[in-house]
Amino acid sequence: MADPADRALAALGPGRDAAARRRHADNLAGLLRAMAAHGRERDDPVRTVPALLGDRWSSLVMNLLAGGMLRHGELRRLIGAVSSEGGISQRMLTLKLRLLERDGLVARGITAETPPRVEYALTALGAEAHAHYLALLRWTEAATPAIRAARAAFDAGNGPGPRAG
Amino acid sequence: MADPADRALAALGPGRDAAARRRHADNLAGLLRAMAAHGRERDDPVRTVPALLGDRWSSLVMNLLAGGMLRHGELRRLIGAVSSEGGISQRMLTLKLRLLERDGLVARGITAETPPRVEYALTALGAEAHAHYLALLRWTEAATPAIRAARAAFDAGNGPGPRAG
DNA sequence: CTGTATCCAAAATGATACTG
DNA sequence: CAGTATCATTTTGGATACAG
Repeated sequence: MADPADRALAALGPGRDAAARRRHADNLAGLLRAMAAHGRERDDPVRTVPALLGDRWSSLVMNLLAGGMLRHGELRRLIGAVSSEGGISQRMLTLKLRLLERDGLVARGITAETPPRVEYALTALGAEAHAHYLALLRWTEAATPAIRAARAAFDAGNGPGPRAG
Repeated sequence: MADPADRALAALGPGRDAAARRRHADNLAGLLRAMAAHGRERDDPVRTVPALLGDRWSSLVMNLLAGGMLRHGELRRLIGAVSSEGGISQRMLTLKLRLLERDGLVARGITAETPPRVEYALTALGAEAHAHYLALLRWTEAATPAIRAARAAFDAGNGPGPRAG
């Protein structure tokens, strides 16, 4: 009764049958083990990496770098040309590139030419992360009709207010 | 020369060789085709679904619902017990549940008992989305040592300021 | 060209009080 | 118990000016 999963399980209402409680107990145990294994801090990779896929620019940056190394200005212009929702600000691009670089997903290098050029490229780790993004994207593309249908149904029948099921 | 990929390609600097330009052209063509196929709007599924995995609560909610249906209050208490970074506010939980419900990833139902109980459960679509989250999570867990090492290296050697490569 | 600093706007989240 | 409304706070993103 002293272990965390049991304590968490106390959050369940009394209306649960034994099978449901067991299912939730297993699920909670897994969650708590995962939380204990890697940190719960805000900047832990298990939080920041999924966040990359959700933020406005990181996945697009990785997408463009998947085509080969690019300079800061090239990235900025390409994003402006592709995103069609207003380009990225110089500040944000620098910020996102730093974050990606810090996590080892993007590499920054200066060529030996004159004048020197600052180039960004995906690392092997970054390519793997990007592959996961592409997998999710493909699923989402396939699921989009179903999602749109769900939205239409929700917006039609279930307005605001306390709905009666 | 009038097609969008060619126009976007103009963002590339003059220093690119033919092979690099071809690679980027292919990459850009794919991106632009995808952008044209589904919308670029902020609430398009291809944007909101990846955002779900990145926001602070949605994936956790799906994770808990993966253990079986749960009530609003149960979810709230379980999140408080598991998240250990402060629980979710009632408002945010309602908001996130509505969003998930609207996209057809979570189903809301009222049981026929007395008193009636409002229950939330993962839909088949939601279970698929959650599976993608788990896949990404597993990869991130495996990659965490590499990411931590990259962060340590970055924080050590490359301070702020114009770094000399 | 790359990058930083500063200030500002918008969005996400939380706290609290309230309704049915 | 489920849900809404309102307000404060935090986070994220953008505009602009500036430095090397």
